[in-house]
Order: sequence, then structure tokens, then C-alpha cells
Amino acid sequence: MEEQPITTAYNANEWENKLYALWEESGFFNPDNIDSDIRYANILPPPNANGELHLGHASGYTVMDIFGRFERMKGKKSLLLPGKDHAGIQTQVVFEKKLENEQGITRFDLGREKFYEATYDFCVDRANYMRSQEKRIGLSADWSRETFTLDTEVSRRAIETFVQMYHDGMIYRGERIINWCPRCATALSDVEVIHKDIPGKIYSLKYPLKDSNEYIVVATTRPETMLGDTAVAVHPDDERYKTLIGKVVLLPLTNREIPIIASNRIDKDFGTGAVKITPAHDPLDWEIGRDHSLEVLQVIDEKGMITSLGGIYAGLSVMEARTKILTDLNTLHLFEGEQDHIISLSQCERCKTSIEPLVSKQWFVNVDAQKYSLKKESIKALESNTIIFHPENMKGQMIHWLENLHDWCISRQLWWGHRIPVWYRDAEIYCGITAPEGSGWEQDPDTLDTWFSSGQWPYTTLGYPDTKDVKDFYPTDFMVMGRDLLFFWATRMVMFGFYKTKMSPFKHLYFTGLVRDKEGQKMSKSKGNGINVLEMIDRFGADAVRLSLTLGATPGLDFRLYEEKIATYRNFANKLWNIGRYVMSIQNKDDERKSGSPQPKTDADRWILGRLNSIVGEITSLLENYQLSLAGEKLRDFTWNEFADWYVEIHKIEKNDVVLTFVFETILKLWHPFIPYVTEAIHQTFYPEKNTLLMISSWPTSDKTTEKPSPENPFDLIKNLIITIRNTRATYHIEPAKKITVSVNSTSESIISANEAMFKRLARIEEILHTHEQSKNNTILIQSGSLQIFLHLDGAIDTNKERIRFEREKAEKEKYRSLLKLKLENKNFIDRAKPEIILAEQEKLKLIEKELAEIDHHLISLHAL
RNA sequence: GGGCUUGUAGCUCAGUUGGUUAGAGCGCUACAUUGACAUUGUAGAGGUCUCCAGUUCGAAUCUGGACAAGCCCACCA
Repeated sequence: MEEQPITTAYNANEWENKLYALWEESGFFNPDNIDSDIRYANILPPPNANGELHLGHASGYTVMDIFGRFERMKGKKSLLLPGKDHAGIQTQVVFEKKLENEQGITRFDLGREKFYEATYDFCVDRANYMRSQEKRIGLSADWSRETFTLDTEVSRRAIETFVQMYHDGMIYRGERIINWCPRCATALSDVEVIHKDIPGKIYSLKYPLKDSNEYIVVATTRPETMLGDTAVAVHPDDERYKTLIGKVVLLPLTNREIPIIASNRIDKDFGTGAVKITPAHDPLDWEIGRDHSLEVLQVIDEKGMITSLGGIYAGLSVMEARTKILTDLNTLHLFEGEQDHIISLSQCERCKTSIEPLVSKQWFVNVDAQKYSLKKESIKALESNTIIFHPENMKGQMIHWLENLHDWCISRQLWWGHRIPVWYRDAEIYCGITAPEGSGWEQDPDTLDTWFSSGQWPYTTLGYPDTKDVKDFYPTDFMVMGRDLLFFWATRMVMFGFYKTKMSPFKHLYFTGLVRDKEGQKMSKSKGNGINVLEMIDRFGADAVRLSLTLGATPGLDFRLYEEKIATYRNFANKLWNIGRYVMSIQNKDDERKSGSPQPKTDADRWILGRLNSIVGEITSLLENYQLSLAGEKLRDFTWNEFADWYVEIHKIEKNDVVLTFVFETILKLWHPFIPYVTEAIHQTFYPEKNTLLMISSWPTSDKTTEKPSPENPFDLIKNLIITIRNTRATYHIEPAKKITVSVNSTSESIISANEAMFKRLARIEEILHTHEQSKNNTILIQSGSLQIFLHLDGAIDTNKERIRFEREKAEKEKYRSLLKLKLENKNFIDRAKPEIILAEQEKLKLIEKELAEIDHHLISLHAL
């Protein structure tokens, strides 16, 4: 790639597109170009083809890409397979609106075929746009394998499953009560209906008994449905109504005769305890109606209007009918009253129109069929831990949902989607992939629920059953989705996967939380509190956005995002870039590459290499255990607080270019999955001529045999000593520029001498006096473990300040000492803890005792002053 | 009605088999421009880990309960 200027600050905008092109051209997004026997696969959730990249996508993609890149660097053939979803109902709603707004026409003006073609073109166009946005977040997906749910092959495989299930007796067509959206004019499954509690009224209506002056009072929130009542139900044990069971009611307004029946589904304590039964327009009434073979009268049609069965109310809308019926009942003195009541309103998930429960002929999946029970088989598989859930509790939720699963309505009265593979000729019915031989056959006009095809996504995309990709990559390793998709998508994939392929479609199922705003509110267009991902990428860089979406986020739990947060991660990317600039400046000066096997010379070298070694081990194991956030945070702390703040500073005094370069290059590799752009940018600047990619460099390994650092590690002693000196200088308001003299006694001499240059520089020391006599006049004692030095202050020391400083230190240490003592005197602790831990604790105690003794000693001499 | 989740510094959150002298980032205070970085550095203040009981030698961590917040599911008309 062309050379980039090494700017003072990292400029993400100037790098990102070029780096992405570099990766894409390398061909390594495609696992076929990676030489390995180990494979890793993650089928990416297909976003709706009509959409735009939002934070939800970005957070999922970041998780997927981090693991994809991690596995690739570990040397696996790593496949991230992208795709797009036709999103049946949603796309049709969007596109119909577009037609209406732009051309003032409906889908009927175009006709089914033309409408389908136009929608297809629209999707292709939008998909291209969407793809370009997916690339911006740095997604290392294999675009050569990208699929669309309506691709010929993908469709055929999804349809094949319908046919197979049909012949296995798991799919049937039946007349049942379903959720009907009058606006979308289609049936919906239960999950596509949302419930919203709204304030409303519950009305009490008097139903006169036949041949009597008595009434039975029923309570209802939907009086208009009374036109279709075919019974009144009471609980069999309800004393108030026991004598009425079996009697006949004269339904007001229509004067139809309907029976009073007993059903134990009725709650005696709710309302009046008597319920009007409308089998055609209420799910519970439908069930009761079926139990008692009641007549089903459809009085509301598919547009939400009263049908001709509604007599004088025919042609009115539901709400008009409600008002008129209440007025009419009032006139007849049959309206007893109304009460405020919270109504659970059912709405279409897509267009928010009120759902009308209707009886309709639809296709259903029998989830508990005799030959194969999707429900039971899935639960069985989940209970045997075939899939590892992140977080774990989602598994229980899925099982619970499956246990309560009803048959799934899969036919939609839409034009956009997979056409149901069933043909009719008079009474004949045929189910198959293609139309049957002979003439006169007509295909079912309905399409399949979107989730019927996306539920099969992991294997239809790979080409189940017999392609090479299936053999190589199925079952897949990893699946990520927002927690809101648990019931829509995850459960369907589990059910289909076990049925069709006899195995779990993925080994790990990872849920991201929902992104919320700074106040914890859901982001939405209407609230105007949304954050535009692409704008954030433009302003802060994709790496910053990636970090802001993963660090501090817990699987399955919502998290808050706001600009300041993204900005701090932009600052981190910049920090890394500038560490890179420092490392590069060393290299350029010497005009040779210093990378190689690092040989430690100083205590600092040994320290940083030891720390690096444990960080490599920790990060690797955290990532292998899906602990993204923790891995990233540890890495950031190491990079910034240990490497940059200490080792880089020390390198300015005691140079070991090989160690510096080695540690930095290792850090770059560890960071690459999280922040691919800035790390690759640094790598490309490092080795412009070498044509290597950090993206496919090998993941660092840790040396597990290395000895563990002890608390008396020389570098840590010096480091703490320096911190204590800085602290004391601040207490005494000694100007940072002012250098001071210290005295060192014999016990501390060797460590101080070995680190003299860096110690002098970092603690701002002028001169080190080596005295065997502890000079106490006009000096302040500073200690760090067994290390002791005395600061010489020119003026008289402030005994009061000193005393406060030491009293405070003493109190802290005494607290610690008592805790240690308690622990070590504890029999159970001594019995159970590992010997090396006990030893370490004992060592700590000894050290504390020694320090405390020194402090006491010092306090006495302070008193003497 | 059932289920799930959360409650740790002013704010956002870590803290994974119970043992660290409870952490980070932002914000705040005081200094600082020393060979990359002010998108920076040094130091500091700030927490009875929501509350109550229990298990334990030891609990932010485990158990039970209370309180608060949020989410999901469900056919109370």
C-alpha cells in the first residue's frame, strides 16, 4: 500500500479504507487461502437487506470479528460467512410505503410478479449499501461466500425442509384462530405480536335470560364482539351461577339464543365471573368453543370491519361499532356500567396496528408431532448441554419457552418471501419442490414466515447436506445475536438444526445486550436519542467504536453508550499509535531492525518480559473462555500503565531496543482482534517494504515454565520506591524540576546501584550518597519492602507533616498486618491453602513487621527532634 | 400471574470455582510541557460493595429474605 505520513496523532480516517482494501486483496478473509487443518466457522446473522448499519449490528459484528480474527491468528481456517435476510413482512411494509410515497401506488397496481421484482431490485441495492457499511466496522468476513435468503440454492434448501416436514406429518393446514394484522393483511405468529398495557375500560353488560326477567351480567373490554357471541361461560363451582348453567340467554341486539355453559377456564373472581364467548375473535373463547362445539361466527373481517353477520352494524369499523353498540345497549337499559381497566393491547410488531384475532385457514408447524417432536428433541438436546450459552441463563429461558410453545403459524399473506411449496387441484393437494405434472394445478398464494428460512441459516448457507463447506465447517463454532432474538431466531435454529442435521448448528451461542443511551433509555428514532454508528466511525475511528462496544459490556446485559466513552477509546488508539512512533524512532535512528530474541539485561527488562509473558497467557485464556471485556481491559491496563508509563520511560534511560520492540510487537498482536485498524496501521508503518500482514501473524504464546514473580522482585521494589518518593515530594511541595539528594544504606545499596540511572531520572534525584551510618538529620525515611533510602531536604523538615505521613502509613500497615495474622493463625486456612500461598503470606507478614518496626523507630526519632 | 436480570467511588462499569490492604475509565483537586503522545504525564480526594439474617476461620462474592430498578413471557374476559 502507498506510504502514509507518520502523523502526531493517529488519523483513523486516512487509514481505514486503505487497510480494509489491503486485507481484502490479500484474500485471507477467505479460509480457502489459509493453510491449516483446523477450522473455525461463524455464520453471521443476516441483517435485513433493506436496512442500515446500527449500533446493534456493530456490537454483534465486533464480537464476531474479534473471535474470528483471534482464531485466524491462532492458525485456523477462519470463516465468517456474511449474508442478508429478505425479512419478509418488514421489507414488504417498507417497500409498500416507499411505493406509496414516491409513486402513489399500491402493490396491487404492480401485480404480484412485478412487485416481487421491484422489491428484489430494491433489496439488492440496499444490500450493497449495507455491505459497504459492514466493512467499515472492520468485519473480516469472506464476501465471496455471501448469501441472500432468497438466493436460488438457499431458498431450495429451506423449501426442501418444508416438504420433508410435510411428509413427516409435522406441517399441516388448518382453520384456527390466528393473529391478524389488518394493515399488513396477513397472519402473524405469536412472537410477531407485541403486548402493550394501555388504560381502557371494562364494560358490564346485561344479557337477559330467555323467558325470564332475570339477567346475567358479563364483563368485557370488547363489546363489539358480542355480535359473534355463541355462549356465556361461568365457572362450574360458582355458587352465584350454578343454577343458570344450561339455561338460555337471549343475546341483546340480535336476539340470538345462546346457552350458558360451564368451563373451569373461567376465573370466578374476575369481573362478574360470567364471560361472553366469541370463538371467532378471542383465543381463549376459541378454545372454550372447541371444547363445547360452539358455533363460530365471524363478525369482524380482515380489514377490521363488521361483517354482514353483524346485522345493522355491518360495514362499521370496530371502534365505530363499539360506540354504537354501547349507546344502543344503554337505550335498552342493558348497559350496567364501565370501569377503568388496564388493557393488554396486542399490536403488530412491525406496524403497531392493533391485532384482530381471526379464524383463518393457515399453515402450521406442529411443534410436538408424533414422528418428530421439535419441542421435545430440542429440549432434550439443550438439557444435555450440546450448546454452550453465553450467558448461561439464556439456556433456561430457551427451554422454558420451548416447554410452552404452541403450534407455529408459518403462512403469511404476503408477496415478498418464499412461496409455500404446495399446489391444489380441486380436492387434490401436492407438496413438493417443483410444481406437479399435469395441468390445472394452482400454487398456494401464501409465503413462508421469514423465520422459517432464517431459522435454517447455519446450514442452508453452507449448502447442506453435501458440499465441501458443510463437511469443513458444519456444525459451526460460534453464533452471536442480540438478546432480543432469543425466541425469534435462536430457538428456531436450534429446532431446525437438530431436526434436519441431527446436530446442533453451533457449539457456542453468545448474546449481546442492547445498546442504550447515556440515561439508559432505548435508542429510537422517535426519541431522537440514537447514535449513528457511521458518524461515530468517521469522528473517532472504527477501533474506538469497537472498543466502546465491547469493553465494559457483559454478554446478555444491556449497556450504555455515549460519545465521551467512544472518545476515551479513541484516545487509547492514539496512545498506542504514539507508543509505536516512539518505538519506530528508535529503530530508524539505528537504521536496522532490532527485532529478534530478546535478552534481558536489567531488572526492568526482566520485569517487563515476565509481565508480558503472564499477560499473553491471561489474555489467551480469557479469550478462549469468551471473556472479551476482561481481556480487553487487562490488555489496556498492561499497555498503558505498565508498558507505556514505566517501561517506555525507562527505555529512554536504559536502552534495550530488542526487548522494547519485542514487547511492543507482541502487544500489537494481542490487540489486533480488538482494534484491527490501528494495529495494522502501525505494523504497516513498521514494515512498509515487507508486505506482511499483522492480521495473519501468529498469536503469541506464553512460556508457562517461567518462574512466578515474587513480591520482593527488585523492579517492583524500585517502582514502589519511586512512587513513594514522588508522593512525598508532592506532600512537601517540592518542585518537580528540583533535584534532591538521597542516602542509601548498605542493605539497599546493590539494588539501587543496579538501577541507578533510571532511579535518578524517574525520582528526580541529584546524587546518591552511600552511607553506612543512617543519617537522620534533616532527612526523611522512604521505604519499599526491604528497600530504604533517606531523602535530604535542604530546609528543615516539617516534623508535623512527617508524623502525619507516618502515622497514616502505620495505620494502614497495621490493618494489613492484623488481617494477615488472622489468616495465618487460622487452622482451616493453614490446612487447606496451597503451601506456596501460605509461604507467600508468611513472607508478606515478615516484611510488614519489619516495615512497622522501622516506622516506629522513625517516629521516635521524630519526637526527639 | 410466571420467569430473568441488575443494585460496588459523583457518573459508566470490572471484580468467574469465597482468601487482593475493594479496582478501572470518565469527572473532580493540585502540580507538570522531561527524546512518542495535552487525544499527555505525576500525585491526590472519593466507597459501611442497597438493606437484614444465615453458612464460614474468612462473604462484594454462597444461601434465604426485604427494598429498589429494568426486561421478557402469559388466553384474566
